[in-house]
Amino acid sequence: MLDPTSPIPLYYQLKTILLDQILQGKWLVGEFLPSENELTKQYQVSRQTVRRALAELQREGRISTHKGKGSLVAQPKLEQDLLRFYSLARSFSKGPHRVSSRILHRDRTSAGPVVARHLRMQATAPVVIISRLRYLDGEPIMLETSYLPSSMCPDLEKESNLEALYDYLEVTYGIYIRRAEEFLQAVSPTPEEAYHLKLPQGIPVFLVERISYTPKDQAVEFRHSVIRGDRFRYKVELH
Amino acid sequence: MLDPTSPIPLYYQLKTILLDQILQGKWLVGEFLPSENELTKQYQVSRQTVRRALAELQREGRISTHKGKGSLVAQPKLEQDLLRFYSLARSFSKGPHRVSSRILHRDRTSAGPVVARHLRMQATAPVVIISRLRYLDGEPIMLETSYLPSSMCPDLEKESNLEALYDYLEVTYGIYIRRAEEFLQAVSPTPEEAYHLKLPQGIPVFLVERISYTPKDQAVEFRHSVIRGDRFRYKVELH
DNA sequence: GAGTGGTCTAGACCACATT
DNA sequence: ATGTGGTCTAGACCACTCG
Repeated sequence: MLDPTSPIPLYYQLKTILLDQILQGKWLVGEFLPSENELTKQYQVSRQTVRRALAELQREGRISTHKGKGSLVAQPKLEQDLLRFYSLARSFSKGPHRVSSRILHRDRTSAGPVVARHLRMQATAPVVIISRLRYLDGEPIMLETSYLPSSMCPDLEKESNLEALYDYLEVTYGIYIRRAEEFLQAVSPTPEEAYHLKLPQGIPVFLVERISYTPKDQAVEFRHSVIRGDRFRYKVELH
Repeated sequence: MLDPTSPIPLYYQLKTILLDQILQGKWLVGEFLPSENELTKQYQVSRQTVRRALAELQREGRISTHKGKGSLVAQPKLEQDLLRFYSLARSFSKGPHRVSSRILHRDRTSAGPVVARHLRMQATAPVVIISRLRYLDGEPIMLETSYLPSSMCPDLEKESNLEALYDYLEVTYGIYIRRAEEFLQAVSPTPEEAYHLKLPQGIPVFLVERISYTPKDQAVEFRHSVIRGDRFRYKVELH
């Protein structure tokens, strides 16, 4: 329940509670949350406070509100993952794409200075490294290396089925990812990257670095991805 | 003043009025707006209504609010354009960057099939074309070409000071841009692009296509930008 | 007609900054 | 002490959706 004596505003407490419940699947995507009136009764706060909590969730894209109907859970954006890159060649083909991946490498070593800085941890602390080659319709398009603090996900390197890494983190370790930052560059691939992606000479690639955070803003994953630049494009919606 | 009989909410009317006054320089950057109490008296609305208007302006980065002091006009975000690209080399330098631009070309011609498709207009209808070379600290980093329907902004091609295009559209034509889509690719520059950006051989570039929309989802601008890929990076926040 | 979210008001208490 | 923005309440009316 809410704590009126806390220095944390009530609307923010409520927002956090609702978001946690959404992430834990109390209401699935497309299902309605309780109405504002019900929430005021349930949490014993005014309607404005409820509305402010809901407004923030809406602004962050977790719910959508509809006059006369109610508020419902929206499709999460983080799962777009691969989906943020759209195939240029196939952008107009109707059918769904066939996505697969192959693990190139799994290991557990010390973080090293670069990864440690991104994950805000000690350079000597252990991390799990997972390298994956991801395919779209059988064609290699993305070379991806993830680094996670071993302390947060012990024995992750022993798991072989990592198709849906974020789902696995949720189910196995109770790690939820609330937000992420991505940094894109346009660069020439290294010979190794060009080999794995079967890239002809002179084709540039996206270099995408992603850092994922928990609800408490703890860095969970540093991900380094290389994507073929000429055949795929990255879409961003600005509001 | 505000019109209580209008279907447009009071907070939105007030927000629009305040934004216009900011854009017209009634208060300069760093100057304080009237306090919330003064605004309630001046516009004869409740404090919550004033606060909602101010909250939207704050969320859009036009003002900043400070407890116990007041609300003041914020530094414009360089149209948010350049800001999405962060200099790698200078990312840790403290001082503000010096941004400038030079117009390479201005014209008014028919749209042609590609631009017409993006702007959802007739290929034979006229568009204004503006090519700009943009500099950061004196170094050319971005080559940008904008296409706008001439019907929406007549005589725009005759304007010479287009540093802040979006502000100019707002003040002169009353065109507000609510949202935009961007599509990124990583490609090799054309010889002309490499020349303007003074790019050494083999350096990839971002190709960014942006379509901007009004609140009524009418396409206002199609923009084609080329940015040096190795020295700048594009940041995306995922929620 | 009943329930929903959208807007608006009048008033209150708080933490913070300035005088 | 005064004024500022930040939070919160109780109540009201509206437009919309659905049965």
